[in-house]
Amino acid sequence: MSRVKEKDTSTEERILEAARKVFTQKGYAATRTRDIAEEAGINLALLNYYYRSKEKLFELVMSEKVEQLFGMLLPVISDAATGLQTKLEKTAEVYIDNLIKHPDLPLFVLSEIRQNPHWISSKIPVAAIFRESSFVRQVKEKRPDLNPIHFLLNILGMCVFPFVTRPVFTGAGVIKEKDFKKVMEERKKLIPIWMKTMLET
Amino acid sequence: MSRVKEKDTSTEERILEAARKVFTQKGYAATRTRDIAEEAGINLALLNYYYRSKEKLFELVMSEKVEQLFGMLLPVISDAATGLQTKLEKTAEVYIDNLIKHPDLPLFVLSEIRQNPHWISSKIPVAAIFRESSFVRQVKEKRPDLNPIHFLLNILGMCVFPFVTRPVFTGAGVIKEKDFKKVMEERKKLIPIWMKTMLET
DNA sequence: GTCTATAGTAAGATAGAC
DNA sequence: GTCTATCTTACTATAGAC
Repeated sequence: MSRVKEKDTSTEERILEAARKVFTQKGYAATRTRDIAEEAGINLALLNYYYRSKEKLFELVMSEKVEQLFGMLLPVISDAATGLQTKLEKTAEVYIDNLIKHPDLPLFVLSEIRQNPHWISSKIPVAAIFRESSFVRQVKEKRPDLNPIHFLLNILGMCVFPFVTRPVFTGAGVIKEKDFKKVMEERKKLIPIWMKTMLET
Repeated sequence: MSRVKEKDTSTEERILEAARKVFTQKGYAATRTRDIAEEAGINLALLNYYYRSKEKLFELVMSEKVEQLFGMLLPVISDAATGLQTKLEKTAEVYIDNLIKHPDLPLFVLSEIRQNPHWISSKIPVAAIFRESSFVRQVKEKRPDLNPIHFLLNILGMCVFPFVTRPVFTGAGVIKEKDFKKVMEERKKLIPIWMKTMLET
């Protein structure tokens, strides 16, 4: 089925793939449909032929990305079969591995949600899943004195924040682009250890 | 000098203040000069009369905000007169107090820098200041085995990340808007304690 | 300094040929 | 399905009256 030529993907898919790239890099407001068409190597009119409008195309991409970002976390913290320490290890591993491949993802999703909070409230019942997760139960057991949200903020902050600030720190020369991946690989091991000590302090 | 009327501020300043508000809320690409004019309660033409163009006005605001965000951190970590633990306490205090007042600041600056890294590279010599800071020296003393950048990422992640994700977590109902400030006040005390244990693990 | 009116342009979307 | 050409709108910026 797939030709040896360069394009074994359909035009429709090529446009969507281009949209993923341009939207996540520049955000909704700053991208022009012409950018996407060019990136996809097709004409502007085809974009509207397949996806009707810029907004409709964006909604497809945004839904995917929200799903992707929260889809990493929720199964891990909800898994009743694992202990707390395993959850912390898995969370660090999943986020760091995935964000090394998709470094623009968090800043993109966070920026767009800020301007349109409906994206989060309507999509996934994050609040309910979190509150009823075994993660919350397990944290409460260990630290009944503290709001469990602190530990969610801590692990996500330590894993995700470096990706959000990467353009800043590499741009400023605080971290070299080459070293960034190495630092994050180190963190994958360190964060669960640090989290453990925090839970005991 | 100041009239009892509502405007003891000049038109020029009112426009700038409106620009601060709109730009930081919506980002450069999504704000229209008409939004700023309306927010300032003046006519569109006056914006160009005082500030020449949208871009020039933006540059003023952006410079301020970059300065503001890094200006909180750099003096604290560079202060040769304080110990490491004091630096951690001060950092948490300064960031959390200031970001409670300006919650949009970090996401705004991070988003705009992503799309225009020149903003960071040209402004402040962050890398040099960081490398030569007494913070780095003190961390290296305690933990010669680890890259000091880890601890900068940790404290900033724990302090700043909650503000970056606030729209997500409040939008999703994970944290109630009312509780957010309380949680951050708790963190102001907890983060230095947690950081201390991390440095010893 | 401040306004109204408008010029100029850029961007999203569509018509219609092939 | 894919293209070129064009319509329409929305936005930045300016000209000119007061």
